[in-house]
Amino acid sequence: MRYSRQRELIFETLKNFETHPTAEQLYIQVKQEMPQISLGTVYRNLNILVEKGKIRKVDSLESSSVRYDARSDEHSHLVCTKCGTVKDLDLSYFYSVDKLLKEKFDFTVTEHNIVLKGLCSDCSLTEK
Amino acid sequence: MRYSRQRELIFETLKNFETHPTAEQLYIQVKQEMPQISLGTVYRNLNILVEKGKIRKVDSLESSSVRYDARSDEHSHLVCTKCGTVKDLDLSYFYSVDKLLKEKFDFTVTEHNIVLKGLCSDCSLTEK
DNA sequence: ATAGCTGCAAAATGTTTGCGCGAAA
DNA sequence: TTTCGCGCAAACATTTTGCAGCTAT
Repeated sequence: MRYSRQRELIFETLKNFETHPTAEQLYIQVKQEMPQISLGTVYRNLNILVEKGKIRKVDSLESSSVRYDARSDEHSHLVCTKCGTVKDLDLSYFYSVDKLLKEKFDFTVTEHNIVLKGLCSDCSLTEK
Repeated sequence: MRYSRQRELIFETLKNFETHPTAEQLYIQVKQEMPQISLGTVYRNLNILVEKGKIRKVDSLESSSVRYDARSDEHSHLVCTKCGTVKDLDLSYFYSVDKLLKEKFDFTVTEHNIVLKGLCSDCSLTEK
């Protein structure tokens, strides 16, 4: 990867954000410093930075589309990165964390969006 | 809300999915039973079902766009539903859960995508 | 010199919406 | 009969990509 003024500016600008901006928001900000920059360049560089592990996308299932679930009660998901299987996981596993957050930060959790990825038991067998 | 054959079929079809399909995947499946149905109807009804709490969207930050984060190490987020503040949360809080999943299901967690929503300490003061 | 990166614009993808017709209450 | 939901197509929003020229190495 070669140096580019645009990429550096995008990275620095993102670092200075308090929130987690969208590509568009970042573009608007970056444009103040470098008016001729294009939105395509912002997207291209964000993708490169994610690939190189310098930044991350904030979302759970890396999917361009929204996915739906007929289970209407709150629950979380276990995704196997090898076979792709998605298993439901009861929220009760996280209640101890909720309690800790209440005690420590006085933060009252009302909603969980949790996706844990890793290797399921079947796949860890065939791994070796 | 009035009854509709389309909505019922969409809901039933979603329930029969093992995975968490996209609107498009659902559309393809539903079309087998009801060839004249339109993709717009599928989207419309999924939105209605989410509103009514019959189904859920599987994702963390409800945003049409991807959001980026310059912190490249893994961490999770606490979002206050009242003031909108997003705080970073260290992953160490979840290690006990990881351990439990290993013991119970032999699932090895390698990646966490966690967003907890609720009320932050500042907002719970002004709540009363 | 030569990859790689840029700006631009077009295309691709995912989702929503206005309209006029048909179906549920 | 009066709404509400439908199918269709167009609009919209987000993201990717082909191209021709520029830039870091």
